[in-house]
Amino acid sequence: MHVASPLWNGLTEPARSVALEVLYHGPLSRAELARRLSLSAGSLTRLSKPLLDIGVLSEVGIQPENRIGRPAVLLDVVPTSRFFLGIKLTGDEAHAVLTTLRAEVIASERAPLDRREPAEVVATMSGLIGKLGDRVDGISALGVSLGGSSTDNLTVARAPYLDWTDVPLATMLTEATGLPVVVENDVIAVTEAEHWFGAGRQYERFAVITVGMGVGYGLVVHDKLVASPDAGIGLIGHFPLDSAGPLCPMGHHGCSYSMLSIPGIRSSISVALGRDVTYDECLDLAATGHPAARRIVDDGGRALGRLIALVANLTMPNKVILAGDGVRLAHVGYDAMIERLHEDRDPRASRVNLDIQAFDFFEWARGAAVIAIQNYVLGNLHP
Amino acid sequence: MHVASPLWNGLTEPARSVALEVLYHGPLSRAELARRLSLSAGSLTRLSKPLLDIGVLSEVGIQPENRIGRPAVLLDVVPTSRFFLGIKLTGDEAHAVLTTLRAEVIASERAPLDRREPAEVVATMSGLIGKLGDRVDGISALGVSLGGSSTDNLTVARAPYLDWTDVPLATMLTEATGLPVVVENDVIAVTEAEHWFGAGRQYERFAVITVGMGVGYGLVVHDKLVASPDAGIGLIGHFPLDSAGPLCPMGHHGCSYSMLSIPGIRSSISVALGRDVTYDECLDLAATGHPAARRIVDDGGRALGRLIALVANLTMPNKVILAGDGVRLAHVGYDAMIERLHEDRDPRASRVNLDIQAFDFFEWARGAAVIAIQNYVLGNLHP
DNA sequence: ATCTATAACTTCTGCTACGAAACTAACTCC
DNA sequence: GGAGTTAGTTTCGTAGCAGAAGTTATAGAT
Repeated sequence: MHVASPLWNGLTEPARSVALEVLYHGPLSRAELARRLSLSAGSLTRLSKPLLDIGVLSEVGIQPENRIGRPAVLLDVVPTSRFFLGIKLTGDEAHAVLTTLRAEVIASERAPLDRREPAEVVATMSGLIGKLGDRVDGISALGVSLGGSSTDNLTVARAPYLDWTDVPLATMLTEATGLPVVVENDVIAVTEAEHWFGAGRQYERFAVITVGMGVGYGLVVHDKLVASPDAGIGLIGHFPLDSAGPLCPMGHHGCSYSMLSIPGIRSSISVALGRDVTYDECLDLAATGHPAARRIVDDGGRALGRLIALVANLTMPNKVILAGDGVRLAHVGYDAMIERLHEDRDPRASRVNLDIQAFDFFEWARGAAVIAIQNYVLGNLHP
Repeated sequence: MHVASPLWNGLTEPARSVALEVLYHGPLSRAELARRLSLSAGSLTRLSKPLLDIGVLSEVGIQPENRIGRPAVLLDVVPTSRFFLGIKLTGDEAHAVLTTLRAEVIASERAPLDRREPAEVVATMSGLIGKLGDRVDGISALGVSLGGSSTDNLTVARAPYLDWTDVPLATMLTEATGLPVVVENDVIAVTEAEHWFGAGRQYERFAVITVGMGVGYGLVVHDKLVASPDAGIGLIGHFPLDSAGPLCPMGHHGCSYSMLSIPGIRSSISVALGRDVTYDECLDLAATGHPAARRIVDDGGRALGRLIALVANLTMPNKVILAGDGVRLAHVGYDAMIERLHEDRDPRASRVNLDIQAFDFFEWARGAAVIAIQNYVLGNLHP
């Protein structure tokens, strides 16, 4: 495993802010950067020069909308100047991606976790890291995400799916691979991916609701993630949404877990049908009009609509992003979801700008890579 | 009416940030300020000198916790160096306060609004402004708050209680009095008062729920108010809280208005008793054990508990502040409120830090004064 | 009492990074 | 081809910063 030499490390604060603005908001001309950062044109010449010299930025052509005057030369980060790895751990698999500085996925791999002992998981991850890392010249950082929480981005405080408590995962992985490593909650990682490189890019306030094995929630306000000790524990995992809904394993009636999660939907429909069905079967049945499945998926859609309305009413987001491997519920139960969303929303309030993401399982891993990218470019890594 | 000459206007950005930090966080020594603002000790000597000279700051004594070394001299703003007025308009009254730069109330007045025509209301307000303004040397700015919304802090876009649409209130008042005027939604004003000078001072994230003629909601995240076009229209005014609750005038069952507001509680109890009762009577009856009143107030308490839990779950605040002239509901219905709050909250989540404010009606007006103070010290006023 | 350690605060100096202004460059429109 | 317009460069003066050295004021040890 080749560890890349740092490139963004010697940057002064203003130089870093120029590089970040470009990373963040795509190709920009010097003149535009000067306006955005409230700097003079002269300062921008000065600041961009060394960034071009060391290869962080490059000139990528001319502004297409050719108005009058000298054409603007666009600057962009060189996405392939740095490479990052992201790994998402579930209870039984590790999903890994190799990405550029812009979080574009170059390659992906997955491996089963036969045993959950930290040392064994680290060994499996090292294998993935080796395989993906050998494809490029050097890796700048590794991000790991999982269902659970980490207070310092190094230690896994709690990971229920792996039965881990206080595992120094980052240290173990750094020892095994030599890479700088950051650990983060998976929903936060997906939220940051949307924030920096996804549907949340142009919004200074948005919410992410993930539907999958559980229900997760991430919030960005004033262009910054709302970080709270409670953020990692899934505060809305058992949110009351329908007092007539089915019982969840923790004893709530109609909570978000029982109404929306993959296990919740599967268990409701399996009970109704008297046999075990997969999640996709559930939604296929509902889509083709099977009465019980239709009813359960519509109830789920309504519960999701209410959840979205609650989030929209209380956090006033510019956008609400639905993501996660169970997001198909929002498609099949769309009409019911939208109906309830409108019912629970003040008619004078602005329309909820809803974005249902097509979700590939490696998106979770890409989120982990984004955490690595963020820590790298913000200068938080000191390997 | 004497208009005070500007004092904070010629300040450079770093000097302003020093003055703001002191206004914000009470008396501070130069050394402490240097640490907080990431400046050198030398810079702080330089920056504080002119602020002391022009009378914005003054030395107010020695740090009480005397450790070893030279004692620190505390700097504080001179609260009486500037005076501000705040006026809250309801549908039938104007409440006005005179405050210092620290938003301490010096005097208050109120006047009935016999007619709602903007010109007449402005005349009534001018009378209050004259009475209060003559008590001190000069007024720096006037803030006006009301139930309704203003997009530019000058024009009242909509004020249902006054039947106003697009009234250029600030301009009219400036013409009448010569003062710089800012207009703001009343709940936002109260939230900013808590943010700068109240229970929210030390928290970078908190929520305010006001209970009164309606139910209002303000949110501060990352030490900044969450401002949205939707913020002024009372998004949670008709929030679904209890599907078995009474009907509100807009046709919702058990929404926050019907369950929590003063008119909602009064109407429920009046119907149950077959006679018209005041709000205080309602709560007295409940407190002394009248069965119907007790039941209705407990239902209100439970609805409030659910609302607090929803806010806490979705915005993860460090503190939730209850305020407003109907806040007594939280006292009389306290047990029911807390019970439901815990039910709707994940057991692993941190305890909700709840603050029930003693609410005097002039608090609404003080909020308006705080909006004036903010605009003044942030340099947004150019009279 | 006197000395030492510590910390707040002041004064001075040199440097950095900024904006302003004058300039060059590249293009459009007439 | 000139006028107008905008992008980007170069140069220069300077505001405001940190850092160092010095001063002041205290507690605690000797």
